[in-house]
Amino acid sequence: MKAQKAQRSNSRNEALIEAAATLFASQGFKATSMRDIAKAVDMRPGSIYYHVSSKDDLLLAIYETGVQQITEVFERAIEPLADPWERLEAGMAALVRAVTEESAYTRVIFRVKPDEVVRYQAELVDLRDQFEAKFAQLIADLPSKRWVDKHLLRLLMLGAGNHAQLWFNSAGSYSAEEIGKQWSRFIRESVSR
Amino acid sequence: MKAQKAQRSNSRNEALIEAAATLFASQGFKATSMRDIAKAVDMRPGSIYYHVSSKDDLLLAIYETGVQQITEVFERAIEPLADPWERLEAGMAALVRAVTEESAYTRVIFRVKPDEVVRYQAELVDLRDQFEAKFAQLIADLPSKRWVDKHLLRLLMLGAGNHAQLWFNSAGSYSAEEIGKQWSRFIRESVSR
DNA sequence: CCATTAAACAAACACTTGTTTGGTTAGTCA
DNA sequence: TGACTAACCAAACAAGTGTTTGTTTAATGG
Repeated sequence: MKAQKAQRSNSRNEALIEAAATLFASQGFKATSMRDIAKAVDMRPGSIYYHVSSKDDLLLAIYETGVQQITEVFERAIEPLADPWERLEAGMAALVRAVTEESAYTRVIFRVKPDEVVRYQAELVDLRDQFEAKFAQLIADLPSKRWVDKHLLRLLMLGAGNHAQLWFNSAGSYSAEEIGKQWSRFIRESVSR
Repeated sequence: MKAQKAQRSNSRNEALIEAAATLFASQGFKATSMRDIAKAVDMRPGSIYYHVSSKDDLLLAIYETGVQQITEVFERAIEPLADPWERLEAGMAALVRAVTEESAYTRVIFRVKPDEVVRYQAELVDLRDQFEAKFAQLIADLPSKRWVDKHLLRLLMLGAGNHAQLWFNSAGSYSAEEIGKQWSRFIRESVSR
């Protein structure tokens, strides 16, 4: 049966990409060598190239599932809510989770900057933009006073979320939900119409 | 005269470190090789080691003057102002400037993360903290409602500023001052007591 | 049972990395 | 002038990089 062969192949293949994602997320792209990845899946370095055609392509694949995951997680978090401000709270919490703990794939997106892989820079930026468009919509839906620049508001919130990777400690004193709640409240009364 | 010798030496030495700072700021630390730096100052790679004892030490030196510069710039921006909210505006503007355009030295601090140089990780973190303490004081001085968590407020503003390096375009539609003003206003009415 | 093939391996390749070594040059100072 | 030395260079070093090559293993399907 083809399914069986494919399944065996897939399991190794997924383990490989998963390991790469974990390493990219925790050490960065340039600091992770193909030998590091090989060691993590108990393979010889050359064998990786049976599954994947280059280190750059490996990152691209990880980015793709990463964006898919964060988009799903994000939408699932805000979808059941109607009030724009509750949606912002939940969206920010989901963002912080994706940046810090959700999965290795989502974390890679915020850790590895597109300009680290010149060859796929445009593709990686496009993938990022896919998610950021969803985030922008969340901001756009906020009923705001006339003086509010939505573009700068988006960059404030997105930047803060992005930065969480440097200080967030999931065992620490704040949960992603608490952060989302406070951050939303910080701007609500000023911004809201 | 010793002064002349020292001066000649210093000018080359400063040009070297300046070039390294420029490259680190624009390409990152790992992506910049000693040969890149040598080429920028029209030297042979080995000659760099007459002036500096390792690539890591080079970064440490740049970090030190970077922190010194941003601290000065930051203090000079807020010092003449008395009102805490005006100080926040000016401080945020100074932060955005330091992250994006002030000097190569200040930009390196926000571009190169301490964990990229394991050997000096602790030192680099300490240097960062020197500035972040000043920033924390700015936030601490804000008269705020009782529910406001100053720690999370600091991380919101600092993270947003940090992130500006990815999108800020000094020839673009926003000035650092406009950004500082809007971002402060976004939180003022909500947070202020 | 045997041809086929997915999946791995050992070994090397070509190149880049940070750094060291030993020698050269050109000013400085007594 | 001649010793001294700051400042550089050419060349190499050892280690690490992503990747390719030819070969082996082991499971599958006819």
